Amino acid sequence: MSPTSSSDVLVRKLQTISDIREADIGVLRSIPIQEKDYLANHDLVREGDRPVYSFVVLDGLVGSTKHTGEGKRQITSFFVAGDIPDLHGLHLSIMDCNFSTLTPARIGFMRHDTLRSVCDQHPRIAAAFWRSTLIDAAIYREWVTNVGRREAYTRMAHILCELIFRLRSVGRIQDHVADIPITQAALGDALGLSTVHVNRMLQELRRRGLIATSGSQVHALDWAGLTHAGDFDTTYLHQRNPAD
Amino acid sequence: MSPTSSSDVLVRKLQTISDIREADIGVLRSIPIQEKDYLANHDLVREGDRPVYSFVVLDGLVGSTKHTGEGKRQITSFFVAGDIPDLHGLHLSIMDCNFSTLTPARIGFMRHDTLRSVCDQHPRIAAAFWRSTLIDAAIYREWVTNVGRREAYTRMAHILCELIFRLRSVGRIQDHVADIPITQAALGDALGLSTVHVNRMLQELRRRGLIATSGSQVHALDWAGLTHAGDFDTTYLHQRNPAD
DNA sequence: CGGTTGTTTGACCTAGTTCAAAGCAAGTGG
DNA sequence: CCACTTGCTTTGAACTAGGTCAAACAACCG
Repeated sequence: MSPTSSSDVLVRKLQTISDIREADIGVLRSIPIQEKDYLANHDLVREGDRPVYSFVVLDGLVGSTKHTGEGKRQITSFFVAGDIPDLHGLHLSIMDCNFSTLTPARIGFMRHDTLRSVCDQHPRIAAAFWRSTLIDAAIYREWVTNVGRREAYTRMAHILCELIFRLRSVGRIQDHVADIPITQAALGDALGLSTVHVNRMLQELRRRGLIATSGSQVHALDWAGLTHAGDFDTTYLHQRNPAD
Repeated sequence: MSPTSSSDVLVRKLQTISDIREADIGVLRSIPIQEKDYLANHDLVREGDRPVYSFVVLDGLVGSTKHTGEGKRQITSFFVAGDIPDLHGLHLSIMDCNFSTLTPARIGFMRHDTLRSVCDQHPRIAAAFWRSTLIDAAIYREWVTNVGRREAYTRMAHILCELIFRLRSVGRIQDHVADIPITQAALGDALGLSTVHVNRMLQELRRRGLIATSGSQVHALDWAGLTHAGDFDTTYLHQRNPAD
């Protein structure tokens, strides 16, 4: 709610991925962040836009999405609290994808010119931001692999592992119970699967005792089993202190 | 062959994507580049490595690849002359993917510490390098979409468009005839398809008069038709001067 | 209570896989 | 200059993972 709390989210995230110092934290806190709330399925940025803001996810789930000529949607990555999905807009003026809320979300906007001058004057922060975009790229690579070469069941397990792991690493969930109010249709768009098949794969994961769901709660009952089923290895997320 | 020529490749590429100046070019030329030749299917860097060099592709085709637990391979992106596939290694110490030659290739190695000090002292070059990694990320996004939501025929056409377009934009091909000595198995690994189906989709493209092949030569007979068939839009490649 | 959005089910279908064998081109050594 | 590998492409036939369609069900909400 207060300007401080949105900076906290940003700082906390950057600390999980890079080695920033006290002085840098002060600078980060001085970046003005304009907060706004959105419903699910709201386009924050569209393909072809030339935005002058980048945004940090403060709460909720955001996806980068693309649409094919036949009107099908692909979600190419998820973004959770602390992530700056369109940081690349700082150096790529024209957007090549959309960013949409997948759940109700709170977003914090930061002006490009502010971010640029912070980067110019604070090389360690610039490096942290660069690193953040590189981790995004690593996630895209993993998603190409997930969608291209894993079968539906494994693919589903993998994406759940990633979501749960990332939410936990920014302190958004305790244990292995996550609140992920995302529709099965959106999961399908992320996995390159039909809604019907997403539903069946979720049932299979429940049947095998790997997860339990109630409403939007997803409970990883057997984390080891789930990571195994999902062929999930955390290397590509490049956490500084891999939690577990 | 001479040290100058490998710098040329690098400089030329950076000029196609960013606005670097005369002074920067001099600096870039001063970066020592150690050249080496490889056969096809050679792993230049492996998952888990902590390399102290990044490399620029001087000739040939390189792919970033990942392997699933079931031993299937996914190529997550191609890299052509001028590209620096593992530039992200500068800020992500541990590799989350392999880089392998897909054709015979000439590679130029540059020390990380050299690159880091160049970045520290020349912010415009740092920005150009950052931008280069952001374009890589944009390509990964497109590939997620290609593999996740396009059918095999469209997918095949799309990847050919990307390859031909990128090769042309760095001056590697004239008109629409490209030399791409890549196997159909590798194409399958890039598209998430079986070799058999790759073969059939290529036949279909030939049958419809969009391409002709002889040996490793791919001739785009009908560029407009091919881009249409491949649902190909160049935005995601973020060229400074979109050629056509 | 009716409307809306999301999940679940069942039946049928097809795009793409798998397997196995047959061509084909290029290089090697005798 | 010819037999022999070796690696890649092409073909055919059978199969299956996952898609499509359509309807039922459940939950939420004003």
